[in-house]
Amino acid sequence: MKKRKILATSALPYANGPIHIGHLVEYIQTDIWTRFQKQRGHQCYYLCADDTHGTPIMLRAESEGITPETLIKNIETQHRADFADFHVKFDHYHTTHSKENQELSRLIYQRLKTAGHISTRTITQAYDPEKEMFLSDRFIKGDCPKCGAQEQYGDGCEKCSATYAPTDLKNAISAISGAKPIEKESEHYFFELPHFTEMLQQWTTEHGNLQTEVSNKLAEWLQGGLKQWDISRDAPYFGFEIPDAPGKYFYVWLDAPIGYIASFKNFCTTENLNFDEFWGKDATTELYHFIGKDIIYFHALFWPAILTGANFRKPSAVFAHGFLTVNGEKMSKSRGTFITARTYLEHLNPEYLRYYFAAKLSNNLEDIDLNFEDFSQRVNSDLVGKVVNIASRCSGFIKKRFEGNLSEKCSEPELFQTFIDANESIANRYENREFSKAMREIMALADKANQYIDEKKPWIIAKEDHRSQELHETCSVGLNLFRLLMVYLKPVIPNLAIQAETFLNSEPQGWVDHLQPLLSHKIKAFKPLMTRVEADKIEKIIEASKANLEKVTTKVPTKQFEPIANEIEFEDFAKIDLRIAKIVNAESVKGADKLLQLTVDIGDGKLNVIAGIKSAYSPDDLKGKLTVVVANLKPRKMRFGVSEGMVLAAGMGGKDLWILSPDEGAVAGIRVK
RNA sequence: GGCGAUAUAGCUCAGUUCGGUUAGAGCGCGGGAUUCAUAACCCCGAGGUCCCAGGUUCGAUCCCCGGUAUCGCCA
Repeated sequence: MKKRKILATSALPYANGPIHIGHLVEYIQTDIWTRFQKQRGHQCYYLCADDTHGTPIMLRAESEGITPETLIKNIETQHRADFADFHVKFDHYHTTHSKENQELSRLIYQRLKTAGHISTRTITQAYDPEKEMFLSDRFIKGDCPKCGAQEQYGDGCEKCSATYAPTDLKNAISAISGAKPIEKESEHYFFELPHFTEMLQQWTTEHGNLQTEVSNKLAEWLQGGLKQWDISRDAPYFGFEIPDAPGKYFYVWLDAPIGYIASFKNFCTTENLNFDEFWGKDATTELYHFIGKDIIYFHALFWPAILTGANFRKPSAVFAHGFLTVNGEKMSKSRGTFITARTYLEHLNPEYLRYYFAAKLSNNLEDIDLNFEDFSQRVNSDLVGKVVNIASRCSGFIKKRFEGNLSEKCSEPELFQTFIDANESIANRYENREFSKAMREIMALADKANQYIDEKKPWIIAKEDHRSQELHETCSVGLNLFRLLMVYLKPVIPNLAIQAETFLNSEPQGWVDHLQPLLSHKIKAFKPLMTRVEADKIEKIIEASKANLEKVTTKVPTKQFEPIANEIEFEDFAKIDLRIAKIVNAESVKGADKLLQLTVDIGDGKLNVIAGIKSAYSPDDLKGKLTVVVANLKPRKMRFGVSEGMVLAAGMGGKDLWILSPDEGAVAGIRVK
């Protein structure tokens, strides 16, 4: 097989927050793919870096009272630890806030400028006069011009999903200072994307560069005509200043992908690699970007255009994947399904998740769902019940009866060969990122191995002394099959694979196309390689994720009113029987400072209600008044008697308390719906 | 609003090259067998209006048209 030279990247995680399980889909996908390539003996490097620039980072550092440099340093440390603990093994991990990235960003900009691909133009933008900075759409809030929903961002409404310009927002305010934004002019730098229309038309339709769905989507965009891309931002901004343009910075999305190159360049300083062989205009090595489907635009249009304009190579392919949902819904902080990598790691084995993702990943853009029920069942039955069980059920005999030695000959060369022959198909699945299909094929082999053992029934043979050799051979075959399964699973569960190698006392295993079985070979004692997913651990993760949320929300500036409670069904509302009630009597409660005892007429009966409204009303104020009560509330015994309902009132307490009353015409007893 | 993707068993997903008899797998469930193995493994079974409605056709889960739901994109 020809040795390939491959560079693969995952999108650079943004340095304003922790890695969560949604991110991990991509890193695990890329990691599996690059581990597979390496196992096949190719020269393959997996590169990544933290994406560190932009307004959100600047503001977050400010709110924490630290410099952006300190913030991104801290986050980088966390990111690295999270990846390492999930066995995501980068060959190099760098940062976009680096010397290499600055140099490359400037170089690329200058090349683009010299070639006439940069233009300038004055634009008008929202500006926060208090904070003295321009506001991107994300940082302007106001009421949707269409449906009137409050607290919507400048680019679109989350309620009615209308899109509009930030200037259309009603009652717009700066999300940073709360000031009313003004309009202000500024000169911006633009990348002339339209110059590359023809190249992109070709590149996006060339076979293999993009998934078909992506290619179709881009064709739509291309048809609509490409626009200039605004690549500058005004100070204050955390990023790289544009050469010869004081006060102007590269937009974070310009220097972020350049971080791929910068990471490699920094890697070259320790690895003795030829930079141009991988990034030069005519490079014949392979370059792949794994990304989420949300950033296709940047990677499949801007990026190839910029690379072309600046005289670098284009990617061999861009591979986009879908998002992660949890239990069928978007990850949600309040449901506890917004799970960080760290929270997961504190409770569960990372290889469970790696396997589960592999079992669900395909090469298309469909979202994948992490269903906890399915997750436990899948991991338990596939990894523990099927694969690891093979080793477990064979190793006991080998140890007890044969002092840990495998048999001298392989009694099932054909079966063994079936397992070897599967390698090509499985390799194709990995190569094409059809991991779910690869897992199916591997598990079908595991079933076959278990069936084989069941047919041979070593536990029966073991009882007959003269059949010792048969027992020896059967269990040795079982372990050799197990060994092959672990080789095939190695890109997915590398740590378990290494443990298995240790147990089998064998060398680290590359891909197998003509491997010989282990014969007359001493193995080590079997220790359980993987335990089952415990259901209570999943609950703990969800609880811990909810707790994380509470920590976060306390930091958020307090809103004027308490947040709207969780959504309820109509049926929930319908359970509450609200009635118009006439207060026929009201008295102070002896010994209680805040309570009044009310007798209310609800038409066909009367209720005794003890209400905490004395601070705002005197008994005489209330007598004869109509109000609204909850008529079906379970009676509750209080120190001063039984309260059989509740009067509805609003307010902060003290004097600021108002009971509700109906408009004229309502009579006691009618239901409020 | 425009565009796209998806919709198949309780769950997660295949598949139906070109439309053709009884639409599959794994898990879960029920039954049996078994006890080497981490209550694992092995065998058998039940489970489906292939999202809905219309059309083309001798025949549609598949093709066409129109809906619905979910997800995404609109720089």
